[in-house]
Amino acid sequence: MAKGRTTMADVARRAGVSSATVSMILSGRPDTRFSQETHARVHQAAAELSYRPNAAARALRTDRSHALAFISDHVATTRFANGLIRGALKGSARAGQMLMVMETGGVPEREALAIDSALDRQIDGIIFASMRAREITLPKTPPAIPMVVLNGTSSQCPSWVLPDEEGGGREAVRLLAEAGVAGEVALIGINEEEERGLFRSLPIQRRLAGIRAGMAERGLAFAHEVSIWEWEPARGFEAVAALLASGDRPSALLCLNDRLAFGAYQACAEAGVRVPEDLSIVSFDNDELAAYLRPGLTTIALPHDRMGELAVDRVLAQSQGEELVPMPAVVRGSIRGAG
Amino acid sequence: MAKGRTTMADVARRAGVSSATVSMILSGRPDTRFSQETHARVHQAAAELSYRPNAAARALRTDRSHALAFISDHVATTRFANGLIRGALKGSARAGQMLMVMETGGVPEREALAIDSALDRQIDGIIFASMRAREITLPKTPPAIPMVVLNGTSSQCPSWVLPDEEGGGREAVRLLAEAGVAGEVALIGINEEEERGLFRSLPIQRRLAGIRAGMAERGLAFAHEVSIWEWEPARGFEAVAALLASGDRPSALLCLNDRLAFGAYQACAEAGVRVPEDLSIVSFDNDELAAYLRPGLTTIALPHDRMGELAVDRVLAQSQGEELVPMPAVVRGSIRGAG
DNA sequence: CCGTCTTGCTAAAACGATTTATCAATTTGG
DNA sequence: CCAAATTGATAAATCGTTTTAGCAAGACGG
Repeated sequence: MAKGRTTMADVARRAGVSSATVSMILSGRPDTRFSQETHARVHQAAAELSYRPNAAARALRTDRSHALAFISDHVATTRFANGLIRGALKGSARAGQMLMVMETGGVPEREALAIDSALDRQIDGIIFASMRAREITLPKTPPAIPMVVLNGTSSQCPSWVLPDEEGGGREAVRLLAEAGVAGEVALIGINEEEERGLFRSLPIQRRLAGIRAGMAERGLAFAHEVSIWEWEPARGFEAVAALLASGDRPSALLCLNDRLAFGAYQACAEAGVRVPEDLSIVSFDNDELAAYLRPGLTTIALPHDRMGELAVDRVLAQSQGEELVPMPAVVRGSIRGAG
Repeated sequence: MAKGRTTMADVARRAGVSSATVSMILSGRPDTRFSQETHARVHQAAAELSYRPNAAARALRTDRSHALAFISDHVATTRFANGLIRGALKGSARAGQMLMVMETGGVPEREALAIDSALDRQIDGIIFASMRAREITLPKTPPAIPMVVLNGTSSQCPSWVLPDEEGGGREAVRLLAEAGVAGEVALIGINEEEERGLFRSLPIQRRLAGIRAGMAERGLAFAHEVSIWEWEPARGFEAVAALLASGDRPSALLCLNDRLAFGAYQACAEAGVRVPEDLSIVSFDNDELAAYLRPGLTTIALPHDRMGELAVDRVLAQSQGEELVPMPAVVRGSIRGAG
């Protein structure tokens, strides 16, 4: 007793039963028949000794670890990572699971290594997360273990969790239309190759498809379509500055992400264009930025928390197929007449 | 062989030796004396069967798991979390350790629970991370396991990793002084109570101490000191807008974090004040924002990646005492004459 | 009164590694 | 030539659970 933790044998001794009895009672097996009194004695002994089971022994015996692996390409580079991780953390806490986080940098060898070391540890399931939604190529033969791809797709894994980009695209159009500013809209950030699926970013393709469908349903067309390859503030600034200087000013901007919108705000500030009086802006992602801008940026949010949670649920339930998570509109002050 | 993974016994059988031999050779024990030939046979057999040791069995026997617990109060709320996690991930990968991430919300019961479940799993060490630097109260008696407090302090744990806020404060003053704009500086965001240590945020106290020391060493004094409780863009905007309207305009702003500086940029834009021609700005944190602003914001960076890495190193080395990680200046365009 | 059921519990064999004690064959030393 | 040391390896115990097979005692049925 002086040395080491209290073990199940200690509990058994104190309760005056065998350790098999302790094991069965504490793990709450359904079809056993111990007396009420034995139940009570065991529970009391365990409590008195503040017994905690040894996870390694249990994992060795049962081949399950009550832990999930969260393997991602980049925790670092994107500000979205913690949404996904936070959601996964919440989901796994609720399911009584631990989360082992690994990062691969997207390098195939490291991905294989991560999966191997997950398997070494009798992991109960793997969440393979991509920080930038993309088609994921899993290493060699997928192991015989529940798996889900989070924020990406993969032909080797039958279960995906993705944002409902198409719905989100429609939603953005709806916001503009209902505010009555859909007449003169500039679409900022399209990319020909992307749209045709050449770069296999399925989500972005769907986002655009939703936007175009929404416009078409309302019989609307864009006044401008500005192509931008790199969705960063500086590019958004340049594009919108040029647009505002052109004389043919739009009454609304539909930016394909918040960073472009941020650049647009800067261009407006320098050109003396007021948001939303002169120009309404809506975009996508609900980046942390969006709340800081003046006026607050109305944006269609990426539901990363929810996605992380669902990934855990699905990997534990071994669900198959694609799960689309709705992208809620976060209405702030950047659309005239709304918010 | 058809059922389950290949085990050490399989390797032993194929190499024609005992499993004790396999264990000792594969784990590279130093003082054993097996023939070269046996070494080769064992390694070859292991490779041919692509043997991987069962982590649970090993943990059960050795009481070590080759895994660290990263227990934090909030992964969510702050954008700094992934810097710390990323660093810890990098450090643990290098040390051949896994990282189990847990989140407690700062709730004492959940903190205790997290520590308990870490101990259940024969964790090799605990990194207790605070997302907002603060004094951490660890649950009850600290367990007999290596521990380090990351981005916080604790009287119950002898090892801390903190940013060198005092050096950072000095550095900010140096940048302004060398640009020759230190004469008319407004300090944005002080807080009386904080500075006197009433809210036990040691780092912020030190940041201010460094700033004041830097000014004093140069025989300088602030032209304005604006007190702000909540360091958010909206508050920075209000404060700086008022300052610019006052007629007694400073030539430089020393903002206590990037979000305040962001608010300051907005106030400048509305007041027609140009950065850095009319007003130089420097701040702290190197938030993602800082790179997006026009001109880029010069800021003293919080070295979260490095801190996360060091935390791992220290917990494995069982180092004691306080480690101060330098805060590097990231020079962009917001100070006149520099960058 | 004897066989069969049910009740309440336990003995002992896994799980797959590590580690201690030991052993048989050589080599070495005196 | 014999005792002691060295070399190269192994048998078996151990870590702390879970789980299968089964045991003893009383209840029940006919």
